[in-house]
Amino acid sequence: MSDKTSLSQRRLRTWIRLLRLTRRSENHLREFFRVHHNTTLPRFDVMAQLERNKKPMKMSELSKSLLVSNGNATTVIDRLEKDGLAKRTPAKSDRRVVEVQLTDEGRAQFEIQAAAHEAEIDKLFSDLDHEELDALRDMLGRTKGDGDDDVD
Amino acid sequence: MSDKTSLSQRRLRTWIRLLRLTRRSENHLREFFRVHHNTTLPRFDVMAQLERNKKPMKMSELSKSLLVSNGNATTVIDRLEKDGLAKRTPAKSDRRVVEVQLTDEGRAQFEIQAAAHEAEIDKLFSDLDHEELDALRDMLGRTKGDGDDDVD
DNA sequence: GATTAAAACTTTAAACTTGAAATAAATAAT
DNA sequence: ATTATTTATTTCAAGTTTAAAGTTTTAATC
Repeated sequence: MSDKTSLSQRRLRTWIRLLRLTRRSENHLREFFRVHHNTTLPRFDVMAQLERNKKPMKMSELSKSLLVSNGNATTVIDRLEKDGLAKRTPAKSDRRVVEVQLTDEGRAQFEIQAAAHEAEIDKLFSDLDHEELDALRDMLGRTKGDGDDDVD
Repeated sequence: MSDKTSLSQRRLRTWIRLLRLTRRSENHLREFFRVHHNTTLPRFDVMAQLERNKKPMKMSELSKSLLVSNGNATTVIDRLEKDGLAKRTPAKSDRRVVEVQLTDEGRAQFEIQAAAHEAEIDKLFSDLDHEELDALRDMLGRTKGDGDDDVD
């Protein structure tokens, strides 16, 4: 790229590359989950969030942590519940609140899927070493789009 | 992060941060387009691709370049066409092929939206300088998810 | 030239997603 | 105590997205 290329143009190109990388990777993961594990990306994301959290989550916590609308969380949980992978429990302290967690079957399924998922992500970044990964994460962390909630 | 943290774990965390950044940014852009320009992200993406390409595109070129299914391209173009922003033309050489391009009105609308979009992206990366942006782009380019088609 | 295979696009069903409206319950203000 | 406001969730309509099936046209093979 030319040295005279403006800062603004560099930013736009960086954004486009970022977007293309995530789309391509998500497409790959979607196909992988569909073929080998008979599930979808949104279902895996929800299950991962529930499992990562250890304790049952409120619906609102779930949707907020996944950056999706509350209505979206409802429908995905609806389907997981119908399949016996997640279960809702009315909260004792506040009758508006619904708490969600994986069932034993859900946990069992997730363990398998998570291991497979990790292997796929390993492939994705196989050409970057420790330092490069840290540098990349640091760089991503210094953008405005990267808020401070739930940083891992 | 601990020095003993495994490579695999670093990769997973990098992926999660990448995903969160793009989701957050897309959510922001979606809201921005909705409020200030009465349009959506998919519509903007399609229009940007058509305009960036200069010449009319085949439906298949469009869906491939945007990394979406062919059926998806059909419905988005359907709506843009209904609103008079894009138009389809049957190709002369091959009667299976449909070529798409923006209308004058579509181009005019896009100019405005593209400028606004660039300003938003500028904000997103405002804390990174030339060298850092190049380093970030380079790093992203060295992942398996970043294929070689249509690299900008 | 007829048949078969491949390609381009559209249609369809199901899942996903959002934003807004509706419901229900808790909290605050009077 | 009553009323108003806020909060948590679900429901709904419209749009997005995919994968698969269907249509039309072209190319290949015989």
